[in-house]
Amino acid sequence: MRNAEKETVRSLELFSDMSDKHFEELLVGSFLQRFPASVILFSETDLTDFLHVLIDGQVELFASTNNREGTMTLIRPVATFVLASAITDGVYQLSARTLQSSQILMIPAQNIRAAMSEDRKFAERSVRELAHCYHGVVRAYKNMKLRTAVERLANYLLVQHRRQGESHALVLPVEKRVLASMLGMTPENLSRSFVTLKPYGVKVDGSEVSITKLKDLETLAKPSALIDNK
Amino acid sequence: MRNAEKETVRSLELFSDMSDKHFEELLVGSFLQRFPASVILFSETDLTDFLHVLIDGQVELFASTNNREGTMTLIRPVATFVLASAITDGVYQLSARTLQSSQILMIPAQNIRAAMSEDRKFAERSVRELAHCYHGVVRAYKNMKLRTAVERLANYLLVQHRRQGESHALVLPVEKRVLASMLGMTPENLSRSFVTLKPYGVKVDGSEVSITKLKDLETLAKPSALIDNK
DNA sequence: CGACGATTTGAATAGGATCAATGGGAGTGG
DNA sequence: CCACTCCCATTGATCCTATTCAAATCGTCG
Repeated sequence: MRNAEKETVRSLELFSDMSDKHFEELLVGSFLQRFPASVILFSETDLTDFLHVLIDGQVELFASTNNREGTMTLIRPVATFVLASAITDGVYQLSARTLQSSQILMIPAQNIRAAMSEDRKFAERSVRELAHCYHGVVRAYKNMKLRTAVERLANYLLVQHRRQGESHALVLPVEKRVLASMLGMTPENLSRSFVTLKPYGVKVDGSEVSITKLKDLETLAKPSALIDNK
Repeated sequence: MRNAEKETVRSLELFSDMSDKHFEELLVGSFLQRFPASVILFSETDLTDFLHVLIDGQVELFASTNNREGTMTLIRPVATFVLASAITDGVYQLSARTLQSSQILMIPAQNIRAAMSEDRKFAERSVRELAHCYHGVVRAYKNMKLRTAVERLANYLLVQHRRQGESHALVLPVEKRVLASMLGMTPENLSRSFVTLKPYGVKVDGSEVSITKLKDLETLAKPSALIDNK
């Protein structure tokens, strides 16, 4: 593992005020690996061996039951994932697959649990990280429960618009198939939802989307700080 | 605050291995209060003043946006709620109302944050508690995303059946209106879903539900350990 | 008893899913 | 470089699920 990647990980809030000693101990038995796209990293029923850190690429966390599958969230670098599972020492609860070629650091879950009891700063950071993760899922859950498919899409576009610098055009960071699953609809329905948004100034060309009537789109989307911010 | 209640709270896993001194400090400025049914305890946009501990009664956590409202979860005694918000020191993110007359201990959120950095045992317990809460919402989110309304009801009934000792009859612990909202449907649709389950051995009489064909109901519900257990 | 809210039922509508078919790109192998 | 293939995306038709609106019934509580 090169210093560049090590520093990248080190500078994550979760690890930022850990002692050097503890950080080094954390990395014992860890390994950095590159995976091609479309690789299953783990299944939701696997026991949690590792905390994962996505250094580069893109990862989808999804869930399956009874032949149905749904995207729960997308991980973008640099970020950890499955911290909660690493702590509870049970199964992952979510499955993961790479959407692109991805570089991932895998830290043994037991190292995390050990660091938790040895390093109070790390424990504190973990608490905050988990609280954030918790609110993240709560937001996703609210989004799902309180909005229609078209509204979810409209709000998603507004968030991307903001994130990508409020420029005229934005680029969808994932395949539409995956976006559909993340927004809780079928690919067919996503296509139709885009058509529905046309009168609100949404033009789609492949993965490029332009928003020409921001106000109108916002009127439809009715964004909420408690669901869409952050 | 009487000793009985204090001991009840003290024995929660979250506080169980805190030092006595820290526990006493935690309670400084706390107060125990009884609220009648149907009282709003806080709104999702309020700043988080208190960690709440439900000693007795029942509380609904819900969310609103754009004139729509949905139940996110029900709290049953004895349990804490809004721990994540108390930690992040922002808004509650969820609103709360009593469903019954309820006795609630309110602990200043800043005490929680202080205890977090002073008491490592408490920090560790908080980490575990939050990891559990996180998985709880993930389960709810999966339930919502991967199942139809009838399936959600069927699985809900199976969980209640198990919790209430697998007896012939179970009692719905909440009004059907609230149950409907929790399961992500309208009250009308809940009524119809119960009718749909009749051929699967589900008989309803007010808040009493009997299950006569457990196997059939399970075949329909297809319960999943990763969604329904715990 | 009377009022109000909860629940149920019916009818109509809307939101989404499924099935089927077509067009389009990206990658593969010749 | 081109043809082929495969998967993604779109569109149409239809079906199913769930919401909405309306009305009737039931219970509870003052």
